[in-house]
Amino acid sequence: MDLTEAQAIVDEALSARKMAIIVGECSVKYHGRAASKLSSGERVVLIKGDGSFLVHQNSGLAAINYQPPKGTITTKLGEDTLVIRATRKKPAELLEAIFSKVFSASSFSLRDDSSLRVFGTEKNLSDLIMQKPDLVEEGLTVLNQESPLSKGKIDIFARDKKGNSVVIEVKRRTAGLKEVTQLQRYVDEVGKRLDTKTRGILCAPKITPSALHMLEEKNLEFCTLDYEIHNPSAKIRSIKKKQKGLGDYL
Amino acid sequence: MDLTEAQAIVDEALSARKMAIIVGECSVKYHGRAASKLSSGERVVLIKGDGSFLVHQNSGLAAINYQPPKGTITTKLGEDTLVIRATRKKPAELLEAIFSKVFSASSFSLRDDSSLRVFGTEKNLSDLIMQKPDLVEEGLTVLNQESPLSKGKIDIFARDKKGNSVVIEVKRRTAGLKEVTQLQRYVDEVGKRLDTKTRGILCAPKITPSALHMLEEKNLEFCTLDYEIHNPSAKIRSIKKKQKGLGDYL
DNA sequence: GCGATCAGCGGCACG
DNA sequence: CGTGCCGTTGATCGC
Repeated sequence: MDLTEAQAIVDEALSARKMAIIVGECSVKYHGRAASKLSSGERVVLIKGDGSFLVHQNSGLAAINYQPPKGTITTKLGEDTLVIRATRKKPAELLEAIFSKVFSASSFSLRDDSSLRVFGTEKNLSDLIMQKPDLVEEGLTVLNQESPLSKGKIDIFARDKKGNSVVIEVKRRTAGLKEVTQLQRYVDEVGKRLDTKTRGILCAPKITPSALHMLEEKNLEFCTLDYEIHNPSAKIRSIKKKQKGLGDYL
Repeated sequence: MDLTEAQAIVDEALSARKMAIIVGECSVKYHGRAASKLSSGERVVLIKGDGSFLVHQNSGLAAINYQPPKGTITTKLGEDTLVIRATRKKPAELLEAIFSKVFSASSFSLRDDSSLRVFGTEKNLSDLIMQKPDLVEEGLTVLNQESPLSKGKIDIFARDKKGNSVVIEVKRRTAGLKEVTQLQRYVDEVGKRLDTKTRGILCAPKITPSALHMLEEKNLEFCTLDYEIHNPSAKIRSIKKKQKGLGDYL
């Protein structure tokens, strides 16, 4: 396809805020928060109505180069090239796709009012625990969900049978080291404000060995959260307290 | 475009591992690590040679639904629909795009041997500090880069003039709470193995107020890392030690 | 394969 | 705006 023709199609799409799809051979330069160079190859470029700019190769899930929405996009015809440039300020960034060949350029006005509904998120699981805190521990009284801390927020804040404060951090997938330190931070801050004894419970489907080790060192607790996702919601199958050194008896 | 015709184009692309681009009205269902529903709307679907599957709306940088590479993709013609299904096991996931209309379906064999070269990464900055450790502190001797710890690795491990061990963690952007706890973890582990005094220095362009507070509480140190990216590499302009409570005198 | 970490992370919510 | 944090995070590298 002629580069001039391709430019006309892209320009029209830009002014009408339509989705533009350009397939061709291009190189890509980026300069902003970092800098990158991608030498010539055949790719697909998507330009969306909000200014989102994506360069896709024929492999890999993620776009190889991109520019977030709300910037400015311009086209420029060179000697033997069509240059499409996407810029934004704050942060100052420039993305440039230099096309030497365009196989196809097209645009589409896409009507789409729908937004995604997701189930099985952390918040979703947290809600379910809120409804049945006994699953975590018998006699637990929930005081608050998403309690704002000076920095960050506690998923679930509760009180146990003995009157101790309990901080529960819920994770939808395997917990690692940073999840333990995150919980520790919350426990520290709560312990500083109220000076009652404060327990911390990490609630996740799994925990890595080293994270479990660190957790026990800090006298925090772990609960295995067994859940399933059966449309259109998540459901907790069980929450079991991790017995310290259970494996030693097997 | 006729759905049968669209299916033929997609099938041919799949068997030849070409990039397929389908534009049309579809709804999308996902079930796997989580679950989601996206009701009908007009979108662009990309299917790549490696099986990557992407559903894009006309706004937003990220794909609204997707399936990572290496799965299986099949098409099925229904009464008035074309269903494209992408599945994978481990984790078990199913993504289904149900097309009621297809405006355009096309495929492209894309030749592309290039991979992205990026500058201004953390590793890049770490390398530069390795070459001139004096920028961080006069008299610093680098012992090791990317020292493997039992879990994780230290960006730069050094010794100061007085013979203390120094753990340096480099960040390419504003450091927050989790970067402080990360450094603390490394310092703790080093301190446990060698029982010399161990200092920890966080080196980043900025640090958030609460992170700075926590850092000082833990007797760790912060250095402002001022760098610029001038193709094709990064360059450090300066590294300045954060004076404790400097702001108090202003 | 799991585990830990980086990423131009993106996106959202809240102050 | 910055700050914190979740995400179907993805991608990479080491064990």
